[in-house]
Amino acid sequence: MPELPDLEVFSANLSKLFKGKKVTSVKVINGKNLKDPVAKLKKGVEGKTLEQVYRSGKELRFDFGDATLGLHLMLHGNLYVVSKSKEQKHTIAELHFNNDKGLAVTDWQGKANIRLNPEDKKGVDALSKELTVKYLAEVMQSKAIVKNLLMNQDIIRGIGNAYADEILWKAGISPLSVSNKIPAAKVRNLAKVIKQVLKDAVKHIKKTNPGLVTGEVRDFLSIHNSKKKTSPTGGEIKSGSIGGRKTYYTEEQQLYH
DNA sequence: ACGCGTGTTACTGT
DNA sequence: GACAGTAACACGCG
Repeated sequence: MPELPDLEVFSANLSKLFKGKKVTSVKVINGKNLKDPVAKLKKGVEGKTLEQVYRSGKELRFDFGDATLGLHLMLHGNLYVVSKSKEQKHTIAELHFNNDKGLAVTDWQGKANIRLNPEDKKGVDALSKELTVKYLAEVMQSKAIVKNLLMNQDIIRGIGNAYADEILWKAGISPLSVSNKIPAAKVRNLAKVIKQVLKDAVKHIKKTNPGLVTGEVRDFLSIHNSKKKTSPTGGEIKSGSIGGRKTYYTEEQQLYH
């Protein structure tokens, strides 16, 4: 549900809430999609002190020094800070800390997942230094529809459906463009726009929703927004479907094919 | 009331 | 076999 900018804000806020706190217990309610056995998760983090929370791609990482817990919320995962044991609906698991607070992960679809010591996939994080113009130019030597390419986590980690639309509009590239037909200058600019759009979104969400640890903030999006009829520069917003996902765009964006 | 929305995986097609 | 595209997962919200 949340995208990269939301997750970035969650991680900062979760750090504030739980940093330096010790895990008293891990409680798994629905373990069918866990990537590791419950016993392994418990052994990995119970009794350990949380050093920090950060984001990698669309995952949240809970760093316990000698062990790291990776949490992926998938489409519908939610986080709740809970006190005591009033269980949320569709709870996957709860982490209880020694400050009488807990963190509950819920997902009605049961898809949110937790794993111990996750490995980064081969894609580079969208906000990392590794996402350079050179890297982008290389991976764009592909016949893939550019929007699909941006959302491919094996190439760039962290861009989801909504922000792909925002980024492509700002870059002036039609989402239906074929990646390897986009001119070098546009690719160079796209690299810059990816970071700019995501960072601006983080800034905005921090400002409007300072303590956010769950849900998503999307009402400020310029293009991927069902309430908007026109772009900031006056282009009529149209919608279609790419890769089975709703895509918003305007004629201001150049189609390369 | 009912259609829409979000990411990944496993599958199909080229 | 490599690379691209797509249905399904199943419920809450407006």
